Amino acid sequence: MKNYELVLQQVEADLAAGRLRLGGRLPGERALAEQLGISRPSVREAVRVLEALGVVRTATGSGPEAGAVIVAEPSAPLTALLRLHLATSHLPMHDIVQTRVLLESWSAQEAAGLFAEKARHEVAGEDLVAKLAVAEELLERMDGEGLSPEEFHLLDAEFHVALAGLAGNVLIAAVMGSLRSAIHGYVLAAVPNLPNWDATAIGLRTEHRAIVAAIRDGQGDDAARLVTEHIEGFYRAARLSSPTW
Amino acid sequence: MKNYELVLQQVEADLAAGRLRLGGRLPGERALAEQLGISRPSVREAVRVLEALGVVRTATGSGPEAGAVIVAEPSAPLTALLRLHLATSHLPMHDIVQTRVLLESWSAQEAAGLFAEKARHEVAGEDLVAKLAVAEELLERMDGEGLSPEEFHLLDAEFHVALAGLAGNVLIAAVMGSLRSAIHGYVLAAVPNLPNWDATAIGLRTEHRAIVAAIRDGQGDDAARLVTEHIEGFYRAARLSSPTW
DNA sequence: CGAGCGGCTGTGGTCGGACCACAGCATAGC
DNA sequence: GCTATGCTGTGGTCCGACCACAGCCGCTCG
Repeated sequence: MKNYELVLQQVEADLAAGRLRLGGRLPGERALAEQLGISRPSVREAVRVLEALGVVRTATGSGPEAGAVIVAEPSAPLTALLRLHLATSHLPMHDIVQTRVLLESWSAQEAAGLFAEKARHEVAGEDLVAKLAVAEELLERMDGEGLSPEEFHLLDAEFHVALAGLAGNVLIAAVMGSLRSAIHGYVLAAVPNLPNWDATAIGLRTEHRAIVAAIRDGQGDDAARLVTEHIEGFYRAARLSSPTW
Repeated sequence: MKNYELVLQQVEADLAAGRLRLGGRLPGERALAEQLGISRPSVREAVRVLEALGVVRTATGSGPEAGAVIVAEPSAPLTALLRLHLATSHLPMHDIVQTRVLLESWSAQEAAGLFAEKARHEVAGEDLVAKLAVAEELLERMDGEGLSPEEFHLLDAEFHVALAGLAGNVLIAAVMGSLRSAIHGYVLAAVPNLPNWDATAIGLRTEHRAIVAAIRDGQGDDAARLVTEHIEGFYRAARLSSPTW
């Protein structure tokens, strides 16, 4: 048993037992070291791991914001995980695209179902409408003139993540967000492969609007199909089917 | 920019550029520290992070197995990630079950499609058959008498992960494996909720065999439906719809 | 009396050096 | 030729020190 693992065990146990909770703070590194009978470097290695897993956020200085604060940020570590394993070339780009299609088409279908239910039962669904409004606002911004491919793609990524959030599954939304972030650099690098960026952007905008319309109208099958074609079409056009360039 | 992040960047860049590859080794901690102009403790923190993310495996001693060896083990860190964030109650059990249903039903459908294609085109597919054989062997072992719920469930988890692997998407298979590992403890704790464990086990065995048969026969829709019912049925029976006990 | 400013304190961030345990390997001795 | 022993390089751990940072408190000056 390596020493730093003692800290991980301790923190996990404290979390599970409720002795540590969101917003709380870990004891100082020096105090933790003395409590567990290990050295400060060992404690620091453990804190780094917790930080890498999105469990704590560290900051220097003093006050309530300083120190190792307990947070719950699964997306960032998921992104790092995917990026690194993508870099090892043991995570084929094809698998990532396939996963995106699966998660996003499911989300679209689910979201459309929620809208259909809302229409049938006259249920509230303000939350749903608000989320869709956020997505549509992103579409507006994507209509702006003079957007660079990078700016456009950042908005596009946000839009897709917002769509995934419509279904209300935080795990799937987190995975989607991480997938987008992890491949962002790769997608940008593939933009020059496109025969005509402006034409591509116009097509993407049109497809986005069709997807939103299908979801709002509760047409789940249409929404899922449109999302699938949208994603696969782009990756095919950008010849982004492989992580080897 | 913290110093240890220099190491992460360097390693990621080396991985992407092919200067580091699977099975290769990182330079020694002392060498790495000198190369980047930082101290060994900083390097060590970075190596810990890489280890926590499943990118390297460290070992003492000398020889080709010693040092920081590049590996690609995304499942272990994913499991840790999910476990920790489950503990913070920011990951509802319902979302996890929903995700399982999505990933597993997709995998089953995809795998059935592969079998159907294999039957049509007389293509090789030894790999596919071998994987299915592994899954079936797990079913045999699950037939054993006197299995404790824990032993049964471990085999069950392996079986489901094997099914997810049939579709050949390493990302989805990894996520599935991590989901199973992360909730293993929760599922076991819910076994007492079942009215009759022996009867449940018999039902699960029957359903498993039906799923395998549907996949082998290339009946994708049936396979997906059976998987969905199988998973949802169990969670409903175990009243495992919420992370609060 | 009040407001502003400057140390004080506690936090993480970094460093250099030291020693240990371990595993392989080369070499000396049998 | 074979065995055993020490050498070497690896990560694992520790110590003590110093730095940068941010909030807090008290002092000083207007």
